Amino acid sequence: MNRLPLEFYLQKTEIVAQKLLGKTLVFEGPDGLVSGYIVETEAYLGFDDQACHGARGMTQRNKSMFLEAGRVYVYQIYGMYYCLNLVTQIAGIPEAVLIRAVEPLNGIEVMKKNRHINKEKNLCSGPGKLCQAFGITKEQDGWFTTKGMLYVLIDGLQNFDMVTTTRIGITKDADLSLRYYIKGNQYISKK
DNA sequence: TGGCAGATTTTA
DNA sequence: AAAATCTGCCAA
Repeated sequence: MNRLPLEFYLQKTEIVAQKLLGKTLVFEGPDGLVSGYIVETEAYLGFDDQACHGARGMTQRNKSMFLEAGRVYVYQIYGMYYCLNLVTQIAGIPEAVLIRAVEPLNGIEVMKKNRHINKEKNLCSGPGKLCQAFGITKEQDGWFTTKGMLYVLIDGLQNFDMVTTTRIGITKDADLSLRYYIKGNQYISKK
């Protein structure tokens, strides 16, 4: 069970977002271990990307984005949900990969309980959904993925095709193609 | 199956 | 006022 090493997250952020597809996201939470294969990601590219939270400088909310690669950036959105990002690049450069969807693997009963639903395809098919299913909140903001209880394993799905599209739910720099997902996968958020 | 309104709260 | 979202409701 090998974790992705620090060097993985220091690659170009678009490359990190692409290479995270298929890898296994794991959270050893209070209700036990939950995990799943990452099937959809988006890249957010620092000061020049107007959709990136860090583009206009550091704030209380986005400060974890400015930490070094391999950290976790969790923020609350629309007052109700949380979104999970993995920070890339050296400290001071606010780039990260948003984890948008996961194919459930372990802890499916915990996910169903957290989400109050039974349909497996609807458990983690969106950034807010997967945080709710995994039990990820602001408490995990700033955590290391290279150590600790929230991490990504090298192991996972292989031999799939990737699709690239524009990002979801943004208005600024909406024309950039920085969303990536596994072709044909049934657990992504949107076609 | 797809589009739309409403929930809800932090942030700038 | 807007936001890196989700759900339920409605129509076709």
